[in-house]
Parts: sequence; structure tokens; C-alpha cells
Amino acid sequence: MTTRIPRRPALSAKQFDLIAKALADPRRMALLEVIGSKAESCPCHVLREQFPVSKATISHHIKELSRAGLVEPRREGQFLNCELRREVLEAYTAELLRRAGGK
Amino acid sequence: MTTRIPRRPALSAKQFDLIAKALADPRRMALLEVIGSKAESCPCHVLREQFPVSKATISHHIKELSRAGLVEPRREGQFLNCELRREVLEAYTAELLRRAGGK
DNA sequence: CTTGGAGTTCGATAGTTGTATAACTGTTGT
DNA sequence: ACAACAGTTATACAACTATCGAACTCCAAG
Repeated sequence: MTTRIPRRPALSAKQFDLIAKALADPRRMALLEVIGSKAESCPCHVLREQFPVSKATISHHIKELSRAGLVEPRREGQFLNCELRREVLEAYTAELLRRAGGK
Repeated sequence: MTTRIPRRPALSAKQFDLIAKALADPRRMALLEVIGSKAESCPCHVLREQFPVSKATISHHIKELSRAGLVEPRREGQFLNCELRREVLEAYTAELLRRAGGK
């Protein structure tokens, strides 16, 4: 049988670690869930309505999520619209299974 | 017919968080990779040969990994054999995609 | 221009955690 | 019984991080 060509390029080791750390905090995971649940991009102040944290904290988490590549932030006027990058999340799960699951 | 044990048991919210945290440390992830790469169970002192950390640290990481349910430790005489629980890892990736990826 | 809202950056703090050493328990072989 | 080895537990510490308030920038509407 032919060797399977991976559909997605493997993540760099550094990005893999960044993603793992980004996902490790429950609050940040919850933020990611809200961002992913929106069909369209999600402005930060909407996130703030759903969590009892300061806007500085939201800003910090968004930065971590985009540093990991999980979220793509776009400035639009006064708003910062965040969009979930599903391919990156999928690449992470694939890599995770490849590393540990794939004996 | 008898009830089958599901191959992918649902994760509790608590276990989900524990797994995410367990995977967040690169060293612990590396340990998990070694454990998963062994066909048979993997004794701790073998792990120690591969990483420049004390046995206390190994012990600590193993404890975290089993607390998360990612590895199953079994005492056998003087050895502690660890086995990777692939179903749990797969359940985690499935839940992760369901939470964020599943719009 | 002024006011207010959206988000960032800074400094500080409290809590978490990865790591080591040392003392301990338990097992195996002599 | 003794020694050597496998792993645990306790304690301590340094590094990291989630969080906040306050001061800041940038943008839009009057």
C-alpha cells in the first residue's frame, strides 16, 4: 500500500508546545469554545460579557491563543475580531495522536 | 449480547482539564511519547535513562499522567510499569474537536 | 475638539508548577 | 541481615502565569 501523504503539514515542535499550553488553561479553552461557536468573527468585548474577567485578562488570553496560531485576530475599526483556525486545531490533534498514539 | 465497553468513553470536564494540563509540559509529553512507543509496559527507570531529570521528577510526572488517566501504572515487583491508554488520548482529541471545532 | 468605548500595556500580586535533594518504603539477591 | 536497587514522599525554591487596576492608544460619534 502506498505511503499516506499527510493532508496537513506537521506542526513545528514549538507551535505544538504553544498550542498545548494555550489549551491547558480552562478559561482560555472556554474562550476558544465561544470563539469557535460563532459563525462569524467574534469581537473581544462580546467575550467579556460571558466571563467574569477584566478586559486586560481577555486581551492576554487572546494574545496567547493567536501566538499559538489557534485564533486569527483581525482589527476592524475599533473592534478586534477573532476567528478560530480549525485547521490548526485539527493539525494539533493529528500530531498529538501521531506522537503518542502512533506506535 | 453483553454490553461492550465503549472504546471512547466520554470524558468528564474535570478529566478533560487534567489531560490538557498533563499534555502542556513538553517534558511530560516527551515521557508520554516514550511510554507510547513501547509495545509492552515501560518501567520508570528506563524513562530515567532517557531524560536528564531526577527520579523524583519522573515519579511526579508519572503521577500527573495517571491522574489524568493517560497512562495506567501497574506495580510489578520492584518495577512500576506504565502503559499508554490510547482510548483516553483519542477521547481527548475527539472532545477537543467537538468543543471547539464542532460548530 | 471632546467624550466615550474598545483594546493594549505595565506593574504588582497571588497561586501554580517543574525541579532537585534528602529521607523514606519496599523489593530482590547474597 | 545486609546491600543494592526501584520508586515515593516531603520540603524547598525558582520560574512561570492568571489576574487585576490603572494608565495608555486608537477610533468613532456628537
